[in-house]
Amino acid sequence: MPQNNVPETSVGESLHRLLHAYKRAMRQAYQEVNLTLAVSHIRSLKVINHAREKNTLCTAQVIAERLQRDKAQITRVVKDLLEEGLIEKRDNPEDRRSQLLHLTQKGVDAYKTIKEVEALAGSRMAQGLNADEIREFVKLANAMAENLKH
Amino acid sequence: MPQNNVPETSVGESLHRLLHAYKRAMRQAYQEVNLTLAVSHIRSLKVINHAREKNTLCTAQVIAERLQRDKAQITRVVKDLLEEGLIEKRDNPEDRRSQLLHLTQKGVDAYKTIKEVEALAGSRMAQGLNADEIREFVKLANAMAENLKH
DNA sequence: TGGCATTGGTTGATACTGTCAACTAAAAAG
DNA sequence: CTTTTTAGTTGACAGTATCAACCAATGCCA
Repeated sequence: MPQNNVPETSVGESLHRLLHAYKRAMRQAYQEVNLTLAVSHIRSLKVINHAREKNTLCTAQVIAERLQRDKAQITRVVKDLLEEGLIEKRDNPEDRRSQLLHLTQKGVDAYKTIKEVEALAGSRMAQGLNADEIREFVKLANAMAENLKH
Repeated sequence: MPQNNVPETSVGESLHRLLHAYKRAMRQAYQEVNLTLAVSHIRSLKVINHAREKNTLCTAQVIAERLQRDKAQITRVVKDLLEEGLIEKRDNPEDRRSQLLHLTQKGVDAYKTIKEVEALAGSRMAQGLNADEIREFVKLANAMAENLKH
């Protein structure tokens, strides 16, 4: 089934370079609009917003799971976002160990800015690629990530 | 598991998750064969070996360029590799500011191990994907990285 | 030829990222 | 009730990335 008569060495290489370029492009794009948040903070903000739009509850746990990150890391990110006034914690009526995370108005505004910046960077990254190719890429990337989760 | 029929996993999202999974898988794979080098050290070693095979010269500059990393970072990686006895510096007859980097025998051996581990991890990552898909993925990843290089 | 900008590389500072282990408190299981 | 899980926090530490200052060799060119 897994046929690896493939010169796969380049998969890792390409991957590394792409993500590095992507991170840097993003960081720069954020800087251009004076958005000083680190990448992981932005990604967490996005998860919280996603929950808001889908009307689901968002805890630190949810973020950790979705981003597949250590929960210690999430704790710290959440702490920063709180201090920045971008989110707030509310008691979780269903579980007194955890708190629900909500965007503040400031957080919502920040999110809007983020989306604009991303749309820009995203379209730049996808220059010369058509929608099918993008879809294919996402599909393959997801499949590989899934394979590696073992 | 909650079927991730994610309406729109963005390219950025997939990318982040994939690279994270990849890094972790690699780190673990290296550990399994008691290869204690960090990822960037391994990648640098690969560049030096590549030069050896192509019979081209390899300086710190070359590595920095190929990996698209800050030269300060490369300096440190090279220092570590020297201390580990995996590479050696030789005077560059063409430019007395720089030195040429060569693998030692120990470095060559390490490289062989690396290749084995990568082949394993690579085939695991590519499970269920065929050669065309891999090729397509690499093509798209390279195209995107190129777009972002501005 | 002598001055000046450039380049290869080093160093220090600083921040972000990722992981692990120990721990508290609440919840769930039995 | 105990026991075991789970949510979240904290401390420690290694790895990664970036920036700025710097030195010495090089290249340019007036």
